[in-house]
Amino acid sequence: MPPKVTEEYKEQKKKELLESAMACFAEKGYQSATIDDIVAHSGMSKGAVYNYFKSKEDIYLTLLEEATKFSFARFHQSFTPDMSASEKLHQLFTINASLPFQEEEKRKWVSVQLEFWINASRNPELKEKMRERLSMYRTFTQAIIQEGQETGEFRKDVNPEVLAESFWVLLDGAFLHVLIDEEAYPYKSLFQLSEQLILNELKP
Amino acid sequence: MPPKVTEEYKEQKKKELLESAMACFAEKGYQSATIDDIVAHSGMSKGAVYNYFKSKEDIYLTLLEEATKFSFARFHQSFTPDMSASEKLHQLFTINASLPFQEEEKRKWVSVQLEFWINASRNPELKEKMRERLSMYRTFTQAIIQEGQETGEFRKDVNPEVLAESFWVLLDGAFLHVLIDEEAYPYKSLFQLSEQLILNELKP
Amino acid sequence: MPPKVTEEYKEQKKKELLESAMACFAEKGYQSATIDDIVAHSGMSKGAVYNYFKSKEDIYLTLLEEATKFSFARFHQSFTPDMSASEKLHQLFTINASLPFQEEEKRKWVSVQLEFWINASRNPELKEKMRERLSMYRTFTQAIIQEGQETGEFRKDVNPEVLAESFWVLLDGAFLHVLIDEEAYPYKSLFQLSEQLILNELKP
Amino acid sequence: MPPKVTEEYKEQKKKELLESAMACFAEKGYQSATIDDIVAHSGMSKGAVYNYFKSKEDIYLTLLEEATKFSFARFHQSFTPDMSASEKLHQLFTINASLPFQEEEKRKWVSVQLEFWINASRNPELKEKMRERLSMYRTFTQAIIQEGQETGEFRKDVNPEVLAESFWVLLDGAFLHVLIDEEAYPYKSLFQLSEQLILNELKP
DNA sequence: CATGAATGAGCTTTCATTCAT
DNA sequence: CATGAATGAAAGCTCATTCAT
Repeated sequence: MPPKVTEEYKEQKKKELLESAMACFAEKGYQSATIDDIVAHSGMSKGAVYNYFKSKEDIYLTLLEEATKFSFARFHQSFTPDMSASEKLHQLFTINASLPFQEEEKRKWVSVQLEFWINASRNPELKEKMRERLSMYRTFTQAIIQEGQETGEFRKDVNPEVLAESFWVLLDGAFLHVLIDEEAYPYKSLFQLSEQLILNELKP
Repeated sequence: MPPKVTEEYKEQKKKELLESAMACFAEKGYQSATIDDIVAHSGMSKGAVYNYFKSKEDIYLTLLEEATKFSFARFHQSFTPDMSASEKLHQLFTINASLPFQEEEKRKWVSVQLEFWINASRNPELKEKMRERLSMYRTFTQAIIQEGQETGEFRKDVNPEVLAESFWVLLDGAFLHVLIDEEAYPYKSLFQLSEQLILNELKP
Repeated sequence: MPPKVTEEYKEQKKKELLESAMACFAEKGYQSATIDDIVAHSGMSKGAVYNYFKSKEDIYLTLLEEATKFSFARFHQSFTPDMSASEKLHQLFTINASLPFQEEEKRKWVSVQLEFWINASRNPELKEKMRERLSMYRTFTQAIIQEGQETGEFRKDVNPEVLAESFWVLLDGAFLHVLIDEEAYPYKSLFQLSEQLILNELKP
Repeated sequence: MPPKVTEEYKEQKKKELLESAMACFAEKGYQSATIDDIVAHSGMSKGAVYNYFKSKEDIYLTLLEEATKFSFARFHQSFTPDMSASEKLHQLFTINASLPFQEEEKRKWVSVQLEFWINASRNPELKEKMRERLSMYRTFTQAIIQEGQETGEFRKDVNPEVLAESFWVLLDGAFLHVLIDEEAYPYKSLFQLSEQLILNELKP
C-alpha cells in the first residue's frame, strides 16, 4: 500500500510554499522575511514548512534552483529550429526585457534574484554556484553569436565571449535600475537601445 | 580622553567607525553584520558606537551618503577644463572600471552599495533617495554627451538621456558581475568593450 | 505540548504569567522588574512570555484590566437585594478595608495598583483610562448614597458625588499609608473611624 | 587661602541641580528620567552632577529630605502663637489643599512625592525613613488635636492619634486623586468636605 | 572643580527551529 | 504527516557611572 499522501500532493505543497516564500522574500528580503510570514502567507502550519524543507535557507536555495531551471527552459522553448542567430538574440532580449514589466510577481522575482546575487558574493559556496550559472548564461549566448558568425550574419572579428558577457551585463544592469525607477524611467527605450548597441557591434 | 575634544578628533572617530562598519557590512551584509561585529572590528566600545551614531541604520545611511559625495567629488576632480566630451567620457569609464580592482576595500564597497540598492527597492523612502541619486548620475553623464553633440564630436541623432542611462546600466551591471566573477573573468576587456559600445553609438 | 491546545490551557498559562508578573512588579516595581524576573518566577521560557503577551507593557495593562473587572465583580457579588444603603456602604468598606491585610498577594496588589496610578498620571492615555475607572467607582458609590437618601436612611442635604469621592479618597489614602506602616499602625481602627466619618455626615 | 569656590556657590549649584532633577522626575518618573535629562534641563555638565551628588539615588534622596524639611518649616511658619487649635487645623488644611493647584511645579512635586512613597514600600531602608516621616506628621497633628481637647475646643472622647492619621489619609488620598483628575473634578469642594468630616468628629 | 567621551552590563524583543501530541 | 507552543541564543540599544584631560 503506497503512502496515503501522493508524490504529486507533496510537490504541490512544496510549490505553494515556494510561492509564498518568494512573495515574502520579495517584499521584505531574505533576512527580514520570517518563517511566520511565510506561514501566514501560505496558510499552512509552521510544522508543515519544516516537513517539506529543512531550513529557511533550504527554501531560499530551492527557490533559486527552480528559477534557473525554469528560466533556461523558457529560453529553449522560445526558440524554433528555423530561427536565425539574430532572431534568437532578439528573442532573448524580448523575453528578458518584458520580464519585469509583465506581472507583479515576476517583478518581485527580480529583487529576490538580485538579492541572492549579493548574498552569493559573500558565501564561497553560493558564489561558485552563481559563477556556474553566469557561465551557463554566457555560454548559451556565446553559442548563438558564434552560430551567427558562422552563417555570416555577424562580423567575425568580434570576441563572442566578451560580447555574450556584455549582453547579460546590460540586462542585469537594467534589472538593477528597473528596481528603483520602474515607473519613472522609460525602460522600453533603454532595452531597445541595449539591443541596438549589441547588434551595432555584430552587424557586418 | 574626554573633555573638550576637538572636532577633528570626533570626525576621525566617526570615520574609523564608518570604515569598520563598511568592512563588516561588506563581509556579512547589512542585516547579518551586528553592532558587536563593528565594535570588535573597530576596537571601540558598544557605547561609543551609539555616542557617534543613533542607530545601526544611521551608520548605514551615513556610509552611503558620504560615499555618494565622495564619488561625485572624484568625478569633478578628474576633469580638466580643456578636456573634450569623449575624453571626459573615457575618464568616467576609467575611474569606474578601475574601481573594483584597485583595492580590496573598494571592491567590498561595491557589494555594500549594491546591497543598499536592493534594500532601497523595498523601502519607499530609500527608494526615492536612490532614484535621485541615479538621476544625478544620469544627468551628469547626459550633460557630457550633449556637450559632445554641440561641439560636433558626437552624432546628434542619439537620445542623450537614454544613452547616459545605458552608460550606467553597463557599469552597474558590470559591478554586479564582478562581484561573482572577479578572478574568473577578464573584466578589463569587458569594460573596454562597454566603452566601445557607447562610443560606436556616438561617433559620427 | 504543542498542537491544538485547549483554550482553557492557554487561559491558564496567561493567568500563571500574570500572577508571576504581579509578584515581580509588586516586589520591584514595574520598571525594575525584568522579563527575566517574570521568566524565573513563572518557570516558563522567555519566548513563552512573548507567545502570550506582546510586550512587558501589555502584561502590565492586562494585569490592571483584569483587576478592575475582578474588583467590580466582587462588589456586585457581595450585595444582596435586601440590603439597605448603609449596609451596602458598610459592606464596601469591609471588602476594601480587609483587602490589604488578608493575603500577602493581595497586599502586593495594592502597591502595583498605586504605582500604576502614578504612572498613569504621566501618560495621557493611561490617565484617561484611570479617570474613567475612578469615575466608575465614584458613580457606583454615589448611587448607593442616593439610594439611601431616597429611602430616608441618609440626610438629603449632602452632596452625594462629593461624599462618594471622599469615600474613595479615604480608602485610597489608607492604602497608601498601609503600604508603609502595615505592621506599625493599627489600621483596623483607622478604617472604623473612616467609616464613622462618612456615616456621621450621612445620618439624619 | 580658602577654596576659590565659596560654600554658597556650591549650595546654589546643588539647589539648581535638585530643581532640574525634580522637574525631570516629575515628568518621567524616577526610573525613566535619566542623568542626561537632568544635565540637559540644568545646562550643567554630566561631570558636575557627580561632583555634587554621588549617584542618581543620592539626588532623589536629597530631594525628598529637603522637601520634608521645607514642608515642616512651612507648617511652623504659618502658625502664630495666638492661634486656636481649630484655627491651626484649618491652616494645615488650607496649606495642603492649596498646594497642588497653585503652581505647576508644586503639582509636579506631588507625583514625585507619591512615587517615592511607592518605591519606599519596596525598600526596607526607605520604608523606615518614610515611616518616621509619617509619624512626624501624625504626631504634629495629634499635638494640635490634643491641644484643642485640653482647651475644650474639641471633644475629649476622640482618639487623637487615629484622627490625626485620618487627617493625613484624607489629604494623601486627595493628592492621589488630584493626580488623575485635576481638571475634571471639583477638588476644592472635596477639601472642604474633608475638613468638615474631621471637624464634625471633633466639635463638642 | 569642570568636562563629556568612554564604558559595558543589562534590558526588551525577535525568530529559526524543535517536538510532544 | 500535521500542528503550533515552547525554546533560548542573539540582536539592538540604553544609561549610570568613571576618569583622563
